[in-house]
Amino acid sequence: MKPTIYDIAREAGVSATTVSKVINNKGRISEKTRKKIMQIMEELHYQPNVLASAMKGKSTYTIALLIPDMANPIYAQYLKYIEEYGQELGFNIVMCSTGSDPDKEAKHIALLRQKRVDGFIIASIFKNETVLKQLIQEKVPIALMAFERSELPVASVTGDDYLGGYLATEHLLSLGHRRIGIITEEETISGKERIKGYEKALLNAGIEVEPSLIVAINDPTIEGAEKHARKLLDREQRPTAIFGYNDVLAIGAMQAAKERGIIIPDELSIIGFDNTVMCKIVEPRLSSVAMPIQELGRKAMELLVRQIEGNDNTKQRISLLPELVIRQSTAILNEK
Amino acid sequence: MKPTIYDIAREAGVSATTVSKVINNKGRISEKTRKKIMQIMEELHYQPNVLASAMKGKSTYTIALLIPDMANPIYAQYLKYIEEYGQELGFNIVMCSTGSDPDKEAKHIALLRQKRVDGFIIASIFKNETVLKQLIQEKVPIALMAFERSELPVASVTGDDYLGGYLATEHLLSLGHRRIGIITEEETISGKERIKGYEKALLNAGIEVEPSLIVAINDPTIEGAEKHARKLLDREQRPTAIFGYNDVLAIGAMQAAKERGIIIPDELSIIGFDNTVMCKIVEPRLSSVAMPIQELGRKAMELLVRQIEGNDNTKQRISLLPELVIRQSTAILNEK
DNA sequence: GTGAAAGCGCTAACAC
DNA sequence: GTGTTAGCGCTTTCAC
Repeated sequence: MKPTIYDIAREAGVSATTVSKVINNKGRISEKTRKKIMQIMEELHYQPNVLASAMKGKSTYTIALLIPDMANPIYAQYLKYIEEYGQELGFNIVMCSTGSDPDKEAKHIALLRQKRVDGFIIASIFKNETVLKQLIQEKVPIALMAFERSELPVASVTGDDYLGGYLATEHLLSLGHRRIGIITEEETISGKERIKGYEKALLNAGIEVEPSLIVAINDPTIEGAEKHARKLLDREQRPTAIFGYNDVLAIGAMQAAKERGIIIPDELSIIGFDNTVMCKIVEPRLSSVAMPIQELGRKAMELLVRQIEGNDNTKQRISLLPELVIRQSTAILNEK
Repeated sequence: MKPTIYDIAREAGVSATTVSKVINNKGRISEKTRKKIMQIMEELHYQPNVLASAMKGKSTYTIALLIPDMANPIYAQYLKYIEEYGQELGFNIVMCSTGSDPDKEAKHIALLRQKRVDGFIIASIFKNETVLKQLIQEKVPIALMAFERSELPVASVTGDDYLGGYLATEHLLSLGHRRIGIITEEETISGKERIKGYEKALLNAGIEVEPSLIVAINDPTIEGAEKHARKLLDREQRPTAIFGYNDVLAIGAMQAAKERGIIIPDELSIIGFDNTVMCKIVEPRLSSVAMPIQELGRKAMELLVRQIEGNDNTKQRISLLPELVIRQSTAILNEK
């Protein structure tokens, strides 16, 4: 069996308390006993049982990350950076896909709370308002990542979606585009923000917003986007540029265009969002709006850990600014 | 505070023991008390504390997944399917990137064992032989996924890499290619197997293996592959086809070829491995060897859970067969 | 059918 | 400086 704190105590000829104190650097211990205990712990390969100490109200050093769907590489990236930083800080990450389903959200949260995770990072979307409110009320550490709830007192780090939408649109406008389609994902806060940015940019350029150019889809896959992009492209007056809510959707639009024999960027400019690896491997390479993902992940962890450690109870809402990454999929409008 | 088993017991006018029995469906309980207890648990939103029951030797219903690096989409997929199936089975997944670093591997394992995870799924690579052996010796539930250790008694599910390498090479041979380069990842079991399959296919076709056409890289990124592919392509007698150890490396080779103005597939055929989403978005679309990832993930979970539940102590080694997915990146050799 | 008591491995008062 | 004691929330004999 694994040695317990008592085994160490017995070997060292002291009490369990003393050993505990050494482990946690608490109280006064003579250098001599401390050394001895340390040494014995080494010898016996003693590993404190995290469960037991968690039962005494200590941290489990485990946090949960809730994401909608691992299939989108952006979430894999979130996870990557969060886990990376978590390692530095000594936290493990338990990963949960919710499929954007409020019931699954609730189930996961309930289960993970039973397991006494220290807190939750919720990425991109969370539908179950009731559960979220309750979490906040019970002061469970939470950090929202890549979305926020302006009417709820909860820490969040977001990329500035409004600005992102604005920048992407402004870029297309500067290339001479006037009819700009946008394929977004239904029911996402960030989608709405990006649309607002898009609209504002059009407005600033003196262009009226044409609602039919805004397509919201509920199946945020390449195929889903392809299907809807086709409709946009088959319109009589087809858009000369398409702004995708994320790279996946933008690439779906690319596929649809290629299928129709429409040349990118000559006949159609396309811009994505998130600047995932995929941008660099499609042809032409996809222009995109880059959010500082790594920073986003680190800040989310930071906000969460601050709450867990309870040093500082001021919650923050951090907004990180996106940057435009121009590649080959956007070009000056070629009037026929 | 959250209600404990005692709160329920008090409300129901019974002892904690009885409540525990109801929760775990053990012993004899009258239908009447059972009903009553159930109802009260509902009312109080009682959630048993998993930590406490884990301390009594029960399962934590948490397993760890160790992968080398989240940046490769194939690992995101592993995670996706494992987590999906884990949800069905009631397990949470804690995700750990090891960066293929033996020290990190050891640290993670130690930490997670302190946290009493029920078992480990180790994907693709594990360098720390000592730790692995110890785990096996201590009968910690483990399932290897996408690699195996023929000399160790440990459950594993793999795609048949030898066959995969064989099929890919055979495909290229059938297209008339004779000088086939291969870019593989250093120090991976599956890499070695794929090379064996490659060599066997060449042998069967009566072609001598040319060692300089086999490039093993230690930086398994697009950029890393690009760099090494350039060398292959700059040879006097350059290969007419390249087989990538995985899609990432194959795409790196594609990039290098494009950079050199080499037309794929007319002047160079390329085939990848894993059949990730990326295959469908590069141009030309990448032929690849598809492993049944979802099945791989599910089987790994199955093997692990079987050990955890201890019903069946026979360990298995399962090999799933790959399939060739032919797309546009491979074509008949065009003799100049 | 049900409950009392002990204990999983640890920590936190509070003595000494 | 160090030890005694109690208890976190649960499960498990074993007795009734």
